Amino acid sequence: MNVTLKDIARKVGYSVTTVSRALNDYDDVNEETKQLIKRVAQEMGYHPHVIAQSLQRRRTNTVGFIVPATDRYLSDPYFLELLAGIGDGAAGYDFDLLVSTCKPMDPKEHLVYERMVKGRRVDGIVVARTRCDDERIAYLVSEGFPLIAFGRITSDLDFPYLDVDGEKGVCEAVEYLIGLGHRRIGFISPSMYLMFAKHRLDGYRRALQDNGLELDLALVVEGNLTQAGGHQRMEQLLDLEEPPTAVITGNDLMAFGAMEAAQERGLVVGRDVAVIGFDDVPLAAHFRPTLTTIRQPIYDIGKMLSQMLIKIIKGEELAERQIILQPELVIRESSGVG
Amino acid sequence: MNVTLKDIARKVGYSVTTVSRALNDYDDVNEETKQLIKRVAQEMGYHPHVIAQSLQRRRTNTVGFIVPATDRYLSDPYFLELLAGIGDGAAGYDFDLLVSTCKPMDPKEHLVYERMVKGRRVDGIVVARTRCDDERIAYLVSEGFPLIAFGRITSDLDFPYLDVDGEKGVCEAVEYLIGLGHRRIGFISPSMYLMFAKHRLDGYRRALQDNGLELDLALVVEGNLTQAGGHQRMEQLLDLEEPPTAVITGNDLMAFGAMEAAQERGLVVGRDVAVIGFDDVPLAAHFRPTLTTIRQPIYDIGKMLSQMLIKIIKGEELAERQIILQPELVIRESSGVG
DNA sequence: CTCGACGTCCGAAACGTTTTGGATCTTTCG
DNA sequence: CGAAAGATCCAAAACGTTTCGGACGTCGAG
Repeated sequence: MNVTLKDIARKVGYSVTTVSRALNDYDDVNEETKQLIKRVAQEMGYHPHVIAQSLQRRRTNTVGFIVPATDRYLSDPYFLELLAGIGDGAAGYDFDLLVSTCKPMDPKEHLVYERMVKGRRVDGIVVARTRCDDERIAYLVSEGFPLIAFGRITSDLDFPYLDVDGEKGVCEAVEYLIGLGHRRIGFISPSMYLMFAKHRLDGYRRALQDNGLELDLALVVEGNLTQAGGHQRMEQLLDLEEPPTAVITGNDLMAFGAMEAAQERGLVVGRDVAVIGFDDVPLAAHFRPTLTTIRQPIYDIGKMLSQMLIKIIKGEELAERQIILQPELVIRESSGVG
Repeated sequence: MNVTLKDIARKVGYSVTTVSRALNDYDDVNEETKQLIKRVAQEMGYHPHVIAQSLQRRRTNTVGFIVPATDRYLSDPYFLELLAGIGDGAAGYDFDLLVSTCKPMDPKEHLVYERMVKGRRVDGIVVARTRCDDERIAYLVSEGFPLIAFGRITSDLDFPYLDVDGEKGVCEAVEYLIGLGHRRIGFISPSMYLMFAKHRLDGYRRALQDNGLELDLALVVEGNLTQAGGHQRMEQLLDLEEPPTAVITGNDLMAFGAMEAAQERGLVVGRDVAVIGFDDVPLAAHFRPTLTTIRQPIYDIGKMLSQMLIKIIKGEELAERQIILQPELVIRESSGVG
């Protein structure tokens, strides 16, 4: 049904070997026969059987990405952009992208990774949203399997990663708020098992300390990265004896929820209370009020991730095995006027 | 380096055949040997080489999905949800998901499909966002390749699909607006080469006709499905001699843009002008004002799509080869109070 | 006792490629 | 003229699995 090398060989009267080598442009086949074979292959509608090639070459030309879907919804627009970046970056090298979804910390998460690795379904894996103590990375490193991580981890395992300097980003945001006169600044953190939560909290701490403000632990709460989580935690902060006049959240989605919670209490965001998010998802610029946020170029990060990974797969040396990008504070309405 | 059947065979002293059959639970192998082989396989950390299996079984257990990424951004949250649905639906059958991105109507789009089909990378393909005259579907049908489409097409080609009754949805929305007293209702349509644009426009037309309103072509404009497109087209509508008092858009993203455009002119959406979207993406409920929209359950649709596709791949009969789901009008603030 | 059935196992071929290690023939050059 | 060098080709093995067809021994029925 499908044209194979054997079919072409029979047709042109050469061996399978020669046909294969002709199509792969080896130079130990006569130029004329090469042209002939290529023409016939074209005419017969030949396309290489990618699976057979993979088996023989021990290379699938595919990278894997397991989306940590939190539940029914991949609520975070973040991941689609990351995915698009990874996919496009891979496509630039003629690599495909194999996607699975799995709830983070699900006991069968390990099986999903194992299937990709041991089944040799992919040549390398992109690990996103690193955890402080990340068994996924530990596993891949111990298997000697090519990986690239988006995010660091606490242990000093050596592996290639790309990360955004969340500490610096939050630090700048806090200092910006302090500059606006805020003294009680809340922080809605992502779950602390996530590495980037730690970095961002560090930035929060450092900024307070550098500016002689005391850390009030009541102002630091832990949300779940969803809009609903932001909403809930914001209410908790507003219920305090001395509520904060400004709040920084672990991602934009929680910022959206926090702004809603404030608005429901009749507060005007940007005047009565300032809110700053993290990510700069496309909607941040369009929410009412528009969201001041710490921008990280997610699509580009995705693209860089797959490019780095493919270099590793191909055995090329990486110019930089560990990259830290600087985020950028994007000032809009939700933080009030400067 | 990786454990193969041969390694196990050598270890237990049986043939590769027997090991294979034991692990696949054939009943022509002694129960005790079967247990022994399974245990040893487990101990040695055996995992089947998926690629080799695919080659032999002529089955990849993988479905393909090509995201029609419009440009740098997969701006539409829609696709991530669809993707998650497809991925989870497939995972339920132990199928993987291979994702590519390609700009719609890009000349090399065909190559992307061809690569998946002819390279036998996948067992079936999900085609989303059908076009009136869809060469992708024509191609897959002509190749006899398993496919499932999200959306119909104009020709009467027979292929399995799932679609949402956009005509009915828009029709109901228009009638709802008419019930609120609106007489000049604008329609920001997606590009007309998209099949769902046609259906939705049909619904718009039918509702007007059924209610004795005349169709004013100046009120129908064509946007590009992005926020910016909605913004631009809304301005165009508001610039008319007799601007509309209500506008329906082809998707939520355009509705967001349209609302912005109205707000920038000092109009209060929901009072001065009504806006209704289509999709009900997660953010529709959180935008200011919250968006009245025609809801289609995207995640569930994705899940159904891959489930139907996998049934087709397995050669099972589909209870229904063509399914039309009914959308639901979700009334929120942007359409004004009833 | 013989025959067929059954239970258990295995060799070899196959899936569609790529690669290794020559084979064969022609050309070139001392 | 002989040998080395070069050009062009190919058979066979390999990648890791599944499956086809049969082999071999044992056991129960006739």
